[in-house]
Amino acid sequence: MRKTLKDVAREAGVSITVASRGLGSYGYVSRESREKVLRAAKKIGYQPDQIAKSLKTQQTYTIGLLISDITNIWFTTMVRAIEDVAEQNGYNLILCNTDENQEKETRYLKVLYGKKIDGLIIAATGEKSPYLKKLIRGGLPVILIDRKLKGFHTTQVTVDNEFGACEAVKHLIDLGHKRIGVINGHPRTTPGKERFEGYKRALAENNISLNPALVKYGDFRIEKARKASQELIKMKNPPTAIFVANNVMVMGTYQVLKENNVRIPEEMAIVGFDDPEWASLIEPSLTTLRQPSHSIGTMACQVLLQRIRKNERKRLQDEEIVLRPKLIIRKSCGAKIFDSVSQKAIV
Amino acid sequence: MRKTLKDVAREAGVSITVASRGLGSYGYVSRESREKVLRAAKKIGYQPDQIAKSLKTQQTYTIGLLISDITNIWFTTMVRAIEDVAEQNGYNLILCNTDENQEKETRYLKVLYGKKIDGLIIAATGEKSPYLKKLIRGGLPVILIDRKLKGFHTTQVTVDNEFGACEAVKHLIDLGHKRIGVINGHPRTTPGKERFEGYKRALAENNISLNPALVKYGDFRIEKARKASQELIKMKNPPTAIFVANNVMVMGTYQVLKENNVRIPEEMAIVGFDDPEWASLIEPSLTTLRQPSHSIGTMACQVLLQRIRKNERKRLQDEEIVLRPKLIIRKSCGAKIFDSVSQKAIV
DNA sequence: TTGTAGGCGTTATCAA
DNA sequence: TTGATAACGCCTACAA
Repeated sequence: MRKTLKDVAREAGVSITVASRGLGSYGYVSRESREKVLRAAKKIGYQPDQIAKSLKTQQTYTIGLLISDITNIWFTTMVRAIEDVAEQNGYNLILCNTDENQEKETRYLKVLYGKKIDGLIIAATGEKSPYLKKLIRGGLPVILIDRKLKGFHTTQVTVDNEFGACEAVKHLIDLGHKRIGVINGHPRTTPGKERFEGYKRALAENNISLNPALVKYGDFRIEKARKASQELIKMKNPPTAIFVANNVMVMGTYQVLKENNVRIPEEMAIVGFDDPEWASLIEPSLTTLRQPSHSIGTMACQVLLQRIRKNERKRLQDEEIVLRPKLIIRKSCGAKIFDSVSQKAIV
Repeated sequence: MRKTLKDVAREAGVSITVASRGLGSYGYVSRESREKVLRAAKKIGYQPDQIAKSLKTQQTYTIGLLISDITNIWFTTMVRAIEDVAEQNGYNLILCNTDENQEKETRYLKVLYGKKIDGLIIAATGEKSPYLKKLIRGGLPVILIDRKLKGFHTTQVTVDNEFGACEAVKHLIDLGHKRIGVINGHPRTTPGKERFEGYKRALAENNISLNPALVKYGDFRIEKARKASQELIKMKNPPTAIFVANNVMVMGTYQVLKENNVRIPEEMAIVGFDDPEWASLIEPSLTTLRQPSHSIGTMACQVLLQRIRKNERKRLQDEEIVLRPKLIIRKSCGAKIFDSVSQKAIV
């Protein structure tokens, strides 16, 4: 049977009030009473009922976490960082996969509202999320990660996607490529949109005109990326290089190219996005943009906790934290790699 | 301001009781009242307070999920499956990383008990977990995944690790290897223990004596695996093959071998455990044991929900669901791979 | 069919 | 310094 405060009080021979005070940190209790209470609580193995506590205090010490796919190492690394910060501060995480599905997202938001989460970290699926907006307006501390949202007055922790994509494509152009394809994520999301902008900008700055036939959408998932890759290599005049906009799609593209005996980078150069541990292990090793996923998670959670704590209902201005991804040059683009000491080309 | 039942009742012009009944499924309400209530609720945007509801009903529709590392694709795939089943049934997941740390595990268990989770799915860190035992005795539905626990009378969904490890090592022996190293996980966990048993059995059945110098522990993490790999290749008489007991450690081993220009499989054959998407993309592609991680997650959650629902306090007998991993032969062991049609060796 | 009222386990006010 | 007692928002037995 579950022990309650009443049991502790009886065991300690004091009133419920004193028992509550003895265990908590508020109000007056004599040292003597406190010790009695503590001893009694330990003796009977009392664990406070947080549900009851939450009903009274309106705090749950729970943070909602909405991401699109827990199977993607990019999200996973952030989740890990978030969890670490949350745990250190006595908060727990309710994890939800939105699957890039807006309805699912809304359904989850309602559930989380019902569960009275203290704060929310979300990689939002789209721009229109009236319910999310309502939550923010209602005063729920919300941090947007990975995806930006226009007109939502809250903190956003993201990566400079346009910069990253532009770096990626410029790298290809520097290596002599002119027909450059792109397998992008969902265009509804800002990473999708911004990475496409970066791609366009790199082309424009180098006077290469945009060829719509070379632009594919992969939804950030493997199946669509496979399909897109197949389409690209089957073109009568295929690209000589592809910018693939996240780690999951890189796997799909590599699979398809290998299955079709298209040599990387000789016949097709590849730049990716994200830098998981296996990126240097695949053949050829992947040239890619490394995103500071761990930092994003850490910062997002820290800012969230800060906001939960001060809980000033002051109207928040937009606050944007934007981190830069970094180009990691390996072999999938055929760039010469120089030994840092001898300056001789290793590859 | 948050709306309550009282607001709905006022809006609909009925009592709180009727409002509650109209929204829920209990008791009598006239069709007319129900409609009024429903309309009123929608109009004012009422979302029930699950905390209050939980206090009364003692149900939270929340499942605790304890795993050691959310960054490991093996766990992640299970989590994904669990989340899918949970979501379909109206349950949410509280995610906790134990980091293979028993104290952290116990701390989390206490928190989850306080939060009154309806059930728990856990990849336990060790054999002794008095608190977990207490929870099970107290009637909390618990499913053990990945790791078995002796003397805990509940359902366990695991993989036949000994079988898998034995398959892996036998494959190496079949290819002529005699000095076979192993980089194992934490020996406190059953996967660690059982995979080692499988390793030993394969050697024994082939009259190869166990050489303790070839047995390393990598804790299922990358750093320790790197260290173990370094030690193995630096031996005066190094092994010709290594069985690496999970996907994360495979990455560490590959890194070290590549850094030291040890050719796989010519100078060192590798068999792994787990079959992530990148396993076929790394160079050389990985021969490994594929575990049905998605099925484990699905089954674990289904069984848990079933148990939550019937909630018979009947003493549970141990129930073990054991799935078999499957050897996927690729190139990291140097096995000849035959074309399924021509029967000619491809490699 | 509807409404009143008590209680779930806490916290916190206020009087003793 | 302590202890009744009234919330928190919901469910539900019981009376009307």
